[in-house]
Amino acid sequence: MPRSQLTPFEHVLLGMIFIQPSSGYDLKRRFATSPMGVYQPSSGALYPALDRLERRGLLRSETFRPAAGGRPRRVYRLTADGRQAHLGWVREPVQPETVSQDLGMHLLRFVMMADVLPADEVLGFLASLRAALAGFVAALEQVSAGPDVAVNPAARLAVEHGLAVHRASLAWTGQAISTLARRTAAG
Amino acid sequence: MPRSQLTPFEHVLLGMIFIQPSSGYDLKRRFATSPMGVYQPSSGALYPALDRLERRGLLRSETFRPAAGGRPRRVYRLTADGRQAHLGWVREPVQPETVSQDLGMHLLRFVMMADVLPADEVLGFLASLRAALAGFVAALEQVSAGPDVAVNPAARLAVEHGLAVHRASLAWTGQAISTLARRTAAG
DNA sequence: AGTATCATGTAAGAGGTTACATGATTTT
DNA sequence: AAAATCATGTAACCTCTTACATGATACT
Repeated sequence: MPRSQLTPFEHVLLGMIFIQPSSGYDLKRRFATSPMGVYQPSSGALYPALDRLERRGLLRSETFRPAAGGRPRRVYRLTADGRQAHLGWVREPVQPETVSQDLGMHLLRFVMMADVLPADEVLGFLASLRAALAGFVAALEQVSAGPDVAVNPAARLAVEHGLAVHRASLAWTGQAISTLARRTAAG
Repeated sequence: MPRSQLTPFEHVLLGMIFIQPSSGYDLKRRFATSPMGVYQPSSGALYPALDRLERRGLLRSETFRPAAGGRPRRVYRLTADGRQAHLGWVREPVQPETVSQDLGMHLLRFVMMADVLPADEVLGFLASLRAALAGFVAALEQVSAGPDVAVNPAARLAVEHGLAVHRASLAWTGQAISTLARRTAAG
């Protein structure tokens, strides 16, 4: 019996294949050429993950034999259950307690969301992300004003780094919301 | 034969024990109470890691039996090799190609550096971090101006998020440098 | 002739998580 | 009397990385 939750990596694969049916090699190339390729999955991570998703019934694969020799390509696409799982994932609410840790994943979800959800749901997501980030910044300000950090100047500076980057994220949510709202009103 | 490199987690443990000799439980508590406890190592990660570091000869442990019952505590401290390994770690140069991925680890190194390196080395580290971040921001600006991102508005916004947070990090390095330089001149 | 690219996959080993085991002391 | 805290550790399971295997075609 497989574990009940998908790993973040599996969710990302599902999202990429949702947007466009792909072979393992296609996915590798798309990871490699994505802006500032942050994560380069190895074959030993990628192919077994696709296997697990197929055994779970979220993906279905079809093998294409090339006309002139070479290895056949196995192209994956989502099943109905797979589409449901992906929709459930992009719709997961932002947990305020873990915004900071999950921020990268939230950004990925945001990028994929645009292809599968209506604009008002995307705006709702951004609003909840903004609220969670505002809470996190407020909590960090408490830490920064508290006594724990007063002694060690390097620790104080590190907390200020956290404040600076999360304030930037928070400001970005505001910009993103008005950009999308304008675009929605216009389109 | 153990692998040649320590894991980031092992380096962090080494640094924490360098600053203060500790038992596994002490370390757990310090992770738990650190500002906005980001990472909570499990027993199954912590105790085997301490074991590995001891077998490698970087830590030495001593067992203290409490006066009134209870389980004995095993307190670790660094060996001479351990101190050397820790110094080597905090002195590792910033790789410009991976600044973005390693940023969290660089911040941790910065916090621990203050206890073991003279101020001018810490300032040198911050200067190289600043240079690497400036390069990363410039590269992201290229991506942002390029054609890849023009089509998908969500992808464009995600790139702008990356720009915003890395510009904040970059600005922080400047502040940190002047704060520490002033403190050094004064003290 | 040799190397790079296309394309999928497996084997070994490492390290992490969850859950459990143990047992005394302190708190409720 | 029950539960939480102190304190260390192990077992099962999972996923990842590294490295290798395979074999055809295209390039230099």
